[in-house]
Amino acid sequence: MKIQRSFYAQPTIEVARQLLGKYLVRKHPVGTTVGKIVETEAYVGPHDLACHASKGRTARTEVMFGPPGHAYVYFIYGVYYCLNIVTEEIGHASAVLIRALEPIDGVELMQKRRRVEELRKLASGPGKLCLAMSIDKALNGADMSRGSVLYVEDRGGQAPKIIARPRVGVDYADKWKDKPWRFLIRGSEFVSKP
DNA sequence: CAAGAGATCATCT
DNA sequence: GATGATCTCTTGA
Repeated sequence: MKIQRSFYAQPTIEVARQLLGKYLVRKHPVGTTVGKIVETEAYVGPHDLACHASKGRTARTEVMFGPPGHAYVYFIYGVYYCLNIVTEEIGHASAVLIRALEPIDGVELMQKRRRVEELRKLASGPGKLCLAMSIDKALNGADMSRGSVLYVEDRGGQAPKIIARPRVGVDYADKWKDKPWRFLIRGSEFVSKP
């Protein structure tokens, strides 16, 4: 079943942890791709210097200030897109970065888009998974709790064992850079880095 | 295997 | 004018 808005309205760290083991579904005219979420990162608000919202409310960060459950997609390094899901109440600018997926459905399509065969390398990173699932700026602001082109599904199963690590690529964030807000499913070989 | 460079542009100063 | 919530390729041990 599709995850709804009340789930995303929870505290950001809680959402980041609970998204592990859920399934990201991307419907596209060319075909549907599905991946199990195995790695996330929490960006908890404007006071968190690693969070884009710490730069203030701008055209780029606008979506994060809106209602939970919407997609915040941004372009980085002139090359890649990254997918986040907005969390907490309206006005609280926070989000969870989806960092890695275990390919489940539409694997051939992902391989074609990525031009890579090896499953472990298909979506093991925020930029890679956006390529694999054809996620770009057109999906920025999309409501993932209602829409049908991009959403997260709960397919049951056992709660995964979770490991927490410092976030990646945020060395500039002063005392916030060491916060253990990157979450991985223990033992998964599909994470971006062990 | 590890380390380093380059790609390439929207966003902010 | 500088830089980034990344990735791939090349080089060298």
